Amino acid sequence: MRLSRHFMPVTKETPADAQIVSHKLMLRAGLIRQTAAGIYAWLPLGHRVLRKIEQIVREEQDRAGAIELLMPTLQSADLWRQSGRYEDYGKEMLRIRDRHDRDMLYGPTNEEMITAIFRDSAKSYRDLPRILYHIQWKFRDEVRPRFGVMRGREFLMKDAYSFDLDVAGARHSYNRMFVAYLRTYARMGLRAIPMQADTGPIGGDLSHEFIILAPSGESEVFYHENWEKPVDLGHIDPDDAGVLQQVVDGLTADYAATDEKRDTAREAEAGAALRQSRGIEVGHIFFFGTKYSATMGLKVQGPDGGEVVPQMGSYGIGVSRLMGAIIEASHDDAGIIWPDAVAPYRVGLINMRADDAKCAAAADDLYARLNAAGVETLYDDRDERGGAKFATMDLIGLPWQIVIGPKGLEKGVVELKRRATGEKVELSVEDALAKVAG
RNA sequence: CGGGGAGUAGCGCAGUCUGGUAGCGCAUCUGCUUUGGGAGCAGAGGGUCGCAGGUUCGAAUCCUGUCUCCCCGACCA
Repeated sequence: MRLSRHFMPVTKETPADAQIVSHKLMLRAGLIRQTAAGIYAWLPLGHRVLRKIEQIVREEQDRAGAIELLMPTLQSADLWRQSGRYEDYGKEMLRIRDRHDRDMLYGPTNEEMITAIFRDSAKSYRDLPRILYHIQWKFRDEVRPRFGVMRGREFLMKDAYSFDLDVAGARHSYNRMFVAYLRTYARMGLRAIPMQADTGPIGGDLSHEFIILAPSGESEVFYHENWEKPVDLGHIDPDDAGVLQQVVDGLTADYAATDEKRDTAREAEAGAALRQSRGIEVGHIFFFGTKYSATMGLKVQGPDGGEVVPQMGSYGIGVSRLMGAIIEASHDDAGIIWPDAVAPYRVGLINMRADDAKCAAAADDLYARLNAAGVETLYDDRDERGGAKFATMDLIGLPWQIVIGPKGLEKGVVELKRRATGEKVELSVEDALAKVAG
């Protein structure tokens, strides 16, 4: 994409409303624009990142054996009356009335709807187990939205729901998601730590929050230093319940808990290896048994002919929130530093002198070759000074920058800069091309 | 939802106390000079001062109402 034809409103100054660094940078880099309290439009650059995050989530869900569908944002209140949550949910639920005076709501989550959909079709134990998921906009009418997309009212979320014949099966489904989540975050360049979370009335150990460490995080977290090492999951067959359980047991052997769930005994055990930090929740998985299947009338016929009420779990990832979390975890004074996998473009190509025919020709040529090689490139072909272009590129945080200018061209080289390290090297066009394509 | 603050040009702000017909920086446009880390000079465009009433000869400024946004706390993916 040529910057001269793009829509990428970046600003030098920080809008007054933003408090935390990710929010400031998202506004300055032209990723989002606020349209109402806690509601944001995704500008072209932000939209590209959102789609990349979403796609990674999707691929890892699919790998884990989950099946994608898409449920609507608007739901009928009757559905929620069946589970009893219409009355319980409180003011966070945005209630709407349609022209026929029917009570509707903008879904804050989808347990009721998925249970009803599954209920109407699943009749046999052969229909189990299943994990269904969708990636859809949700709305929670937060009393006080803040921190940009980290705590907006409208947000994009992946939510998955598992249906199993028994608790052992549900644990397998839970473990599938547990591992899928770690893979998902790792692919985005994040180290997420699963922490024991509140399980509510069901009890047990089947609930984890996935936390990434960031100084601006909303909660205080405690963990064993082993979590600071990268987790290598290798190749795991998600269908192998035994292996999966071993992996999960191995991982959770190292202590990690949020402020609310601290365990003094285990912390003493960790001793000097105990670490403290702040964290951002980017996912939450939990098992809730028959809470919805029972109230919504979901039952299937078991192998012995008897009725079985399926065991369920639900698994959320805050897709839009992740963008803010990634920036919190990866930025410097100059701007965003996108991990390669979610960067809006892989390469930022800078023509230092748009008014110089040689420079323009060389830059145009390299741009064409990058495109031909399938390298997503943002080409700054504007007639601006070099300094302004450098600042813009650093701000929007593309992983690689290639600079073409008159000085380099005389020597037959271009400059390649790695955004994350700031490392700059001069090399031939061929070598630069090979390096960023690899 | 309690407490506090703010709405004036695209962005950041001054002007409001003490009414007299709107200003600064950045951004934008034009020209010239510049050009390897957010250039300089000269000129220009752009605002029914959130909205609605009221007071007054006259309201960004005073009064009333209303909407919106932000911050602290409680609450949450």
